[in-house]
Amino acid sequence: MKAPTKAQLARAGRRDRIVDAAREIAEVHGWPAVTVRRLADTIGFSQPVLYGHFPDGRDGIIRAVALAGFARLAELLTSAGDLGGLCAAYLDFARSQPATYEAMFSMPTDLEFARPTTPEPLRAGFRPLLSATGDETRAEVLWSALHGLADLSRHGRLRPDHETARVEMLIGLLGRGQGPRAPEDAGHRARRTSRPGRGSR
Amino acid sequence: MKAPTKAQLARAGRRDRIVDAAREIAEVHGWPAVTVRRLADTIGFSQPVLYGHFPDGRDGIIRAVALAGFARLAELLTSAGDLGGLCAAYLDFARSQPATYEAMFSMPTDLEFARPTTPEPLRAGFRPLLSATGDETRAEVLWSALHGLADLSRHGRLRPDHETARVEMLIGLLGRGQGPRAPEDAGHRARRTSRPGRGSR
DNA sequence: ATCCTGATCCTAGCAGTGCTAGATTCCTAG
DNA sequence: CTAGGAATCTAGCACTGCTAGGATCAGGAT
Repeated sequence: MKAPTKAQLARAGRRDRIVDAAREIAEVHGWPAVTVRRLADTIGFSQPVLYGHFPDGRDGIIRAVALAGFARLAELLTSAGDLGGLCAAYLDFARSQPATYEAMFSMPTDLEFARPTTPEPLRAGFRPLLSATGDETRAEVLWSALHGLADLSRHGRLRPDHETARVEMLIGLLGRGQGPRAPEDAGHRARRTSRPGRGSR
Repeated sequence: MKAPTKAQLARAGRRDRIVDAAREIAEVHGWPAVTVRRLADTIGFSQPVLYGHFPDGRDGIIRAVALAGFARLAELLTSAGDLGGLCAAYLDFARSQPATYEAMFSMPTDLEFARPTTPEPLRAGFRPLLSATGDETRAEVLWSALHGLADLSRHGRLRPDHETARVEMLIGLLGRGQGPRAPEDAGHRARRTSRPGRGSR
């Protein structure tokens, strides 16, 4: 069982072709245009073949695109540098591959974070955010802001110019005090809601 | 043409019934369950009647739900009080009516902001954010963060506990310096990208 | 070389979708 | 009471995701 047989290789390659075709069609024509029949025609097989690769059907294919997107985003964020580079890389990813981003964040209800079952690419994607902010809550707020900027901008809800102004403001807000900076720096820091270190994401 | 005829009243009432039914079904069973046939059965008419009210069909109905949602959200935010109350009201709306929120922010690509054609409810919804932050860019960043928190939380991408910690951190970041707080307070504030006052949203 | 076995693939079809043309019914104005 | 017009329904199209069943092909054993 060491060497993968030729059939297995062909099968894996075909799986990749399905995912690639789905992503490309989605990026060009939108997700509603990604139908099982069209995918089947694209790869030159009939529809049931797709269900051999993805028992969950269309949803499974979308999820595969989303997972690949998380892996790619994790790469980009890991080698993005400081906070500014990280924000730029994130927003650039969302802007250049809107359909992939949509699959990752708007389409499937499963694919959850902060659970024992969270897939590794999702964990890897969050890690750079964590190391850029230090605190886990801080990282979640940063991520929320970035996602909000990307999502609202994608739907034309923010002034198209002023993009850089918004990002600079966000960096200015989060980049200053590199320390933990508790939720409120007023006085009463009685209960701490979580163990800060050793995030189990 | 002053007094609305009985037929016109019935027509308007039926339109509301369609929108309400769509929202209720969506909140209970999700948007995929909102089909034109089911809506027709719910209001006791055949499908073509729905197209008499919404020429754009299902998309038009979803858009109507979204628009009503924006109107409701604008009410809530207007009477929410300070920044903390505003954040709480926003997130509470998104959490208690997830399908409506989804229609408002994830489903229709039109319904744009910051355009001459932007409908009034959308403008009204943004106004409290503007008056709570003072600056327009600041308001957009706040809105992005709130939307990100709501959207990621809705998909289970944030730690379910720690919700209040995230909100408190956000308030702490944006609530401090009530002044304009330029994008970067370094040195070079050469060109200003917009007229600060009199936002035309 | 022949046969068998198991995997692989395709054809055909089901139930359900959004949407619409044409016939029909109902209400209202005269 | 009747003609005209608006409102409604029936029936159907083209499409969707998905699947059961038969055909086809590969590889190994005899």
